[in-house]
Amino acid sequence: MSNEKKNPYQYDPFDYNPHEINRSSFPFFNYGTHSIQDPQNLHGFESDHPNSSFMSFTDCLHGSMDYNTLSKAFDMSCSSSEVISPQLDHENSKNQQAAAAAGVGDHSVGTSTTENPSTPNSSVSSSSNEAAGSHEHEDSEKKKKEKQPKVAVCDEAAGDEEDKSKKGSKAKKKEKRQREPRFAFLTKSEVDHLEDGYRWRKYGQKAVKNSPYPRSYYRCTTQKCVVKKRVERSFQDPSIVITTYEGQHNHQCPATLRGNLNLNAVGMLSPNPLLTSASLNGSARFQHEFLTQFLPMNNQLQLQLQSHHHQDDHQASNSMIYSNLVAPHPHHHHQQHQRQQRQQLHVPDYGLLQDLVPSFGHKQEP
DNA sequence: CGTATTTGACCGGCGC
DNA sequence: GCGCCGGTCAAATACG
Ligand SMILES: [Zn+2]
Repeated sequence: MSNEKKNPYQYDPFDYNPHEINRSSFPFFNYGTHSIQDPQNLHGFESDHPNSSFMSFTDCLHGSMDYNTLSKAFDMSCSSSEVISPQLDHENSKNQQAAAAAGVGDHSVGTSTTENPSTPNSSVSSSSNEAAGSHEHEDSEKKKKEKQPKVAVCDEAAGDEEDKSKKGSKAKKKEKRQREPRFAFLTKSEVDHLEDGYRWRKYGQKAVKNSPYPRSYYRCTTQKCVVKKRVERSFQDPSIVITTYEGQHNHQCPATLRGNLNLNAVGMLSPNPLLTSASLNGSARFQHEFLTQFLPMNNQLQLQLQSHHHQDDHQASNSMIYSNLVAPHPHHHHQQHQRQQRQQLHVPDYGLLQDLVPSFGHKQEP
């Protein structure tokens, strides 16, 4: 029977159609072409961060999955603090699904298969914010402010530890755990679990509909950290691994810490993770930059894309960048030695791609 | 022995 | 109300 269809889930970003992309450009590019109303914004971004003119998968993770930062960095008119609309997605499930079926859609993400032989891996990532709960029961703006990412994190963390009776019991269930925006990364890699510097505990695995590959669910092992991630292999391109992150870490990246690199990052010194997160607010980008340079990365190329959907304006803005990723330590003792070479993908149109991370001579692995 | 993973059961949301 | 489904829990197991 057919398959793709009743899954208007926001997950469809993964339904991307390689073919489409292969063609020449990413679907969303076309789609969001006009959406990128601030091309200069991008430029600004670049110039603003000469050092780290890119944002990598790991960066996002480490630096902080700050949606604000992300959105800012990526695109968005972002001038406003409420860049990311809390929700999107399923509202037009139909549209999306149709689009997905067609192979196009704001959600569609593609991997550029343009990687040359020398390019071991390339990946794409996309982020989607979704509100959780019941779709749209809230209007667009309004509490988006309240649910500030950082705040949310703190709040969530605290709440989590506080009670959380079990599921289904009773009491305060009014607050369904809203799921935070998710950032998906498509990475071309043979190994599924990409090392990102954090420790993850696997808590589930489910078969993916229409796909022979299962989806694994991971949770950050750091206490109080509710960040989750799921990993699955693309059905269309087995060589591509889709990693979706949800939430922001309220602590420093362990890998970075143990790095011999001296980090005076604020967060690092903070004995209290919570505090860190709090302070993150202000120094988020600082950290971001910082981490960016110290991330242990092997040589996987990664492309990141972000797409925002405005309910009101179903216009999606997307940007992408790519960076190096870390290859996990395979069970095999010897993994192909990775050489640090920065790869550059060519993006049509707005070529938001930036070269990432100068090669890193030493890599530290957890 | 402590911890991470495996894996089927379970839950809540949603479509019909 | 029922069944499908994605997501999560947690007991059992594997690992070191
Ligand atoms: Zn964490």
